Amino acid sequence: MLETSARLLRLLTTLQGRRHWAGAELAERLEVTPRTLRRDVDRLRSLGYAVQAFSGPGGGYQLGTGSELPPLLLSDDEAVAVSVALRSATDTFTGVSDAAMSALVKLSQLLPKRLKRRVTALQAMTVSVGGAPVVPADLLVTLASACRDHELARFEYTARGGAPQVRRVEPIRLAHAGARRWYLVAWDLDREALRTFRVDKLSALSVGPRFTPRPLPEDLERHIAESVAGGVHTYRARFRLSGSFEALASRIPSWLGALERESEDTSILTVNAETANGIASLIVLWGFGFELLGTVDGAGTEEVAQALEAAATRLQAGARTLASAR
Amino acid sequence: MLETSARLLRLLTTLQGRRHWAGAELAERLEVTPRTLRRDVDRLRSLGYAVQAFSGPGGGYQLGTGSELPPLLLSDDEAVAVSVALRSATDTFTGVSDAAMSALVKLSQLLPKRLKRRVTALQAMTVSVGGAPVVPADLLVTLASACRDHELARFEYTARGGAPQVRRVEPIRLAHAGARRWYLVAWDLDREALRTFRVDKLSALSVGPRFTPRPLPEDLERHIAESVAGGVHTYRARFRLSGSFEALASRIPSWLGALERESEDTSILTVNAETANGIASLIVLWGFGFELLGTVDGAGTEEVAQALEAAATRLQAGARTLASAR
DNA sequence: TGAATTGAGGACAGTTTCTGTCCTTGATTC
DNA sequence: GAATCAAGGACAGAAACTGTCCTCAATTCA
Repeated sequence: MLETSARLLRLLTTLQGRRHWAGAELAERLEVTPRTLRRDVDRLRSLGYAVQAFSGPGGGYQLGTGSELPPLLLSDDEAVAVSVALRSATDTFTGVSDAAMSALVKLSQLLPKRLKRRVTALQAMTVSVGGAPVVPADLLVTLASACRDHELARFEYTARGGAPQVRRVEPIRLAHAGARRWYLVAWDLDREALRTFRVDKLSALSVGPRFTPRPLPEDLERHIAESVAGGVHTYRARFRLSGSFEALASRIPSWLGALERESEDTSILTVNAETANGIASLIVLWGFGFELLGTVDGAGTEEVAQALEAAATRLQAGARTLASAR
Repeated sequence: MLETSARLLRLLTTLQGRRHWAGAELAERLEVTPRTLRRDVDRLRSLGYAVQAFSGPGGGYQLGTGSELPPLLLSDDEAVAVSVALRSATDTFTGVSDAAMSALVKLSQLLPKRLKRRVTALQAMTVSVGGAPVVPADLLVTLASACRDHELARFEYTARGGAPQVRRVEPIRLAHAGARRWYLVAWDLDREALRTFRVDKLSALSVGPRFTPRPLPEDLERHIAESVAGGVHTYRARFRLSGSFEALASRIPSWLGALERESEDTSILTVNAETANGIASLIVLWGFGFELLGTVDGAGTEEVAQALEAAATRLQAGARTLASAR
C-alpha cells in the first residue's frame, strides 16, 4: 500500500510544519476519513513517534518529543540553512565537528542540485569575522564521503617545503585537530604505507571507484594522535586581561581561546593560532587592552611579541595614510 | 501495512548511512526477499526519491540527489550537531537566519529530552563574540514557536530608559536585522496595537494558550522594515595593498575579502565585518602593509580608522609589557 | 451541572495490496 | 563468453487497509 506509506510521510511533514492540528483538518488535508486519520496517528505512534492528542473543543493533535528523533522533513530554505550552518560548525565547534561532518555528508548527498547552487552562492558571500574556514567545506565533504564510502582519492599534495606531487590513496579517516585544522589519514597506494595529509595542502582532488577497505592497522588511533599533534607547530600565547573571569567569560567567544581565572580582577586568555600573526589578529578581535605574557611552552615568545609590534606598526601606518590624505 | 511503511523508512535510513549497497545486503538487513527489496526500491522511487541502481559485479543501489529532498534521518550525534550549528547560524548568517530559525524550531520540537540536554551542555560552552548584547538561542526558539503556533506570550520588557513592565502579546513575527539583533513583532493586548520589541530587552518569558490570529495589518512589512532598520550596519572597508592582483590573489583567502586590480602593482581589498574592530582584526591577519582608503559608502570611515589606531595602541602596549618585564 | 465538541476505538465487509516463489531478460564486469 | 546482479512479469494465498456505523471517554464552556 504505497498510498498509505506516502500518506504517513505527509502526515509527519504536516505535523512538523505547525504544532497544533485539529483532527478534521488533518483528515481533510490527507483526503481520508477521520477514522483513517486516527488509524494513521496510531501507526505513527507505533513507529515510535510521539503524537499527542487532546479531546474537547480546541482539541487536536500535536507532535511531541518522543524517544526517537523522527525523520526531519525540511523545506528548501531550511535545508539550505542547515547546510550552511553545518559547514561553518564543522570548523567552529570542536566538540561536534565529527558529527557535523557526517550530517553534512548525509545532507550533501541528498540535496537537489538547485539547492546545492544556493548553498554555494551563500557560502561565497559569507565572511565570518576571525572564525572563517581555511579549508573549503566542499573539499572536506568530498573527503569525508570518500572515507565513508570507501572511494579512492587522488590529489596533488604539497608537503612541507616540497614540490606538489600526485598522490593516490585509500581514504580511511578524516581527523579534526581543532582550530581549523583537518587531516586525512589514508593508505598511500604508491608508498604502500599509512600516511597523514594536511587537508589544506591538498588540491586537485578527485575521487574514484570504490575499493575494498583493508583491515585497519591496530595503531591507527595512535598514528592519528601522533601525526596530528606533531605536524604543525602552533603558537599558543597567553595574555592577561583585566576583568574577572565571570565578567569576561560572557564576552569572549570560546573559539577565540581558553579563559582562566587569575585573580579577583584579572584573567588569563590562551590563544592558539598557526602563525604568530594569527595570534595578533585574534587578540585584536578581543577589542580591549591586554598584556602579553608569553607562549605556553616558552618557545616562540619572541616571534609573537614581534608579530604584535609589527601589526601595530602596520595598523598605524595604514590608518595614517588616510588621515594625511585629507 | 505498518510493516511495509516502517521498512521503507528503514530502507531510507540505511541508504542515507552509506552511499553504496548491494541488493542482497539490503534484502538481508530488512529481512525480506530480494524481490520484495526491488519492490521497495520501486516504491521509494515512485515517492520521488532518486534511488540509482547498477548492474553487474560490484553493482547495487545508491541514493542520489533527486528533485525533492528526502526526509533526513539523523543519528543522535548528528541531530545534536545540527542543533548546535543552527543555533549559531541564526546569529551569524544573515541571509539564512529566518530559515535557520524555522528549521531550529522544527528540530527543537522533535528532539528527545536526552538530546536536548546534550545541546544545552554544549551550548553553555559556546559564548558569542565581544560587546554586543547576546540573545540566548532558547529565547529565540521559544518566541519563534509562539509565532508559528499562535501562542500568547507574556514577558517583562525594559523599554529604552524605562522600568521593566509586564507585557501580554500575540506574537506575529520574529525579525532579524543582522548583527545579533532580533525583534519580536506582536500585537500588544494591553495597548491594543502593533508593537515591536527588542528581544534582548525581554525577560521572564512564558508562552500561554493558543489564540486565533487576527488578520495581519496591511502595513506589516513596512512596519517591520521601519522599526527594525535603525542602527544596524556593517562595515565595509577598502584597503590598498601593494602587489599585482595575480600575486595577491593566491595569498589572500577569498573569505577575507574581495580583491580587485587597481594598477599594475597595487590592488584593492574590500573587507566586511560587523564591527570596526572586526575590520582591524581581519586586516592584521593579512600580515603585510596596507593603506586604509575608507569605507565603501564613506560612512564609518572615521570609526574604522580609529579602530585601527586603537588596535595598534593596544598591540604595542600589550607587547611592551612583556619586554619591560624581562 | 449539562450540552456540545472532539478524540478513541471495536466490529464488519469488501477491496486492495503485499509477499514469496518461480522464471526470463538485460546490463555490466572480468 | 561466463558470471554477476538488477528488472520485472505472473500467480496465489495471506494480510492489511478503508469506510461505515456505533458507543465511550475526555474536556470545554455556558
